[in-house]
Amino acid sequence: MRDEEMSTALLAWYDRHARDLPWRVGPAARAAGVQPDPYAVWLSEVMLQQTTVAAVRDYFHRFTTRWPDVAALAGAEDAAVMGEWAGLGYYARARNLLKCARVVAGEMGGRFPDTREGLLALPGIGPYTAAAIAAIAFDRAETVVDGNVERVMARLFAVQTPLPPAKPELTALAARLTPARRPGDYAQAVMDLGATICTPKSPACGICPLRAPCAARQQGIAADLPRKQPKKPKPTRHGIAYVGRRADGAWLLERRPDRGLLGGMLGWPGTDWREDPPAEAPPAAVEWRDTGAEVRHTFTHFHLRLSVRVAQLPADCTPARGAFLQPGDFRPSDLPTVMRKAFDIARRDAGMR
DNA sequence: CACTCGTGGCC
DNA sequence: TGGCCAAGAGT
Repeated sequence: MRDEEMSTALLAWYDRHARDLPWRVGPAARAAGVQPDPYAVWLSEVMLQQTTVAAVRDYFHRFTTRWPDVAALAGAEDAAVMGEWAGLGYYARARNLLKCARVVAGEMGGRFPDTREGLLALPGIGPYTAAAIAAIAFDRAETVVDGNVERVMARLFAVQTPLPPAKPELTALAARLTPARRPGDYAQAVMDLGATICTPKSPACGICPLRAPCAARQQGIAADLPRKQPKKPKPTRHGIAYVGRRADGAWLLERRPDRGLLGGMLGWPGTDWREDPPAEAPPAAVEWRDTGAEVRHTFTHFHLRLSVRVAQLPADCTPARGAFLQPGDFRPSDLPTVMRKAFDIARRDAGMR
């Protein structure tokens, strides 16, 4: 089967099976002349970086409700955006999202660049996202290569080279298939195929529109591709978090520095997280109670066991670290998940009720 | 190029 | 339970 026949088969499949997603202009509407909103495409693509559709849905709805366009987002407070992003992970995305919105609103008249090169120059927009926005929002014939596309190409052409070294090879194969017509629909079609049919485990080859030409299926090795280089084991780190509440109900919190883990997010004062046992580092000179419970949380490259200490703080407390926030000034949902877990432990503790 | 950077679901 | 995995980018 020729390349063009494969992309045509994929588009035909997409016409019948495209998922209905909140940020998507489906094939029928697009054929009728409906143009996607570049703001919605950009926002969804950034949220979808290394993140599942299921996890993104509610966040996308809350963001677009609160900030309907790029100018509104550009005018938002940093803390508001970080709080709304809390729980979605990879917080550099939120910091770069805001940077990007301010560049687009401030220097580009509120209009996103309509080329891959122009988009690539913006914060938080890399090779994948630049191509995706150019293709989906502006219908440019750019080749979109994400994890789905890598998997589909590796199987379709039975590429045995492991990732990440196989990346250039898979990108070249994906470029071969990218059609000049309907590149926006095509980009979403390949990714939908990877997300729903050509899945990582137990792919549904029986109902795949590309089952005939798929080399991996012919060889019976579809589920084994793409090959991947072995990963390093995750070490376990330890730390202590201090959840303090003042007599008037205010919580002792601190804003983490913009760089590094959980950068820019709200959190409980505490120790560094290292593989060695932590030494106590209380943020206020009072008696802290050990809840006896610890948060178990796994980050991308290490496991964390976080002991939780609690204390009732006096009205005249002057903490060495952090600042007091009234309950009305922060929502538990403003916390990244690991910090919300610590909060949940503290709230269940007898000494805090 | 290798490493950092979250989280939830799944088996 | 623990490793794997998801529409990657920045350094």
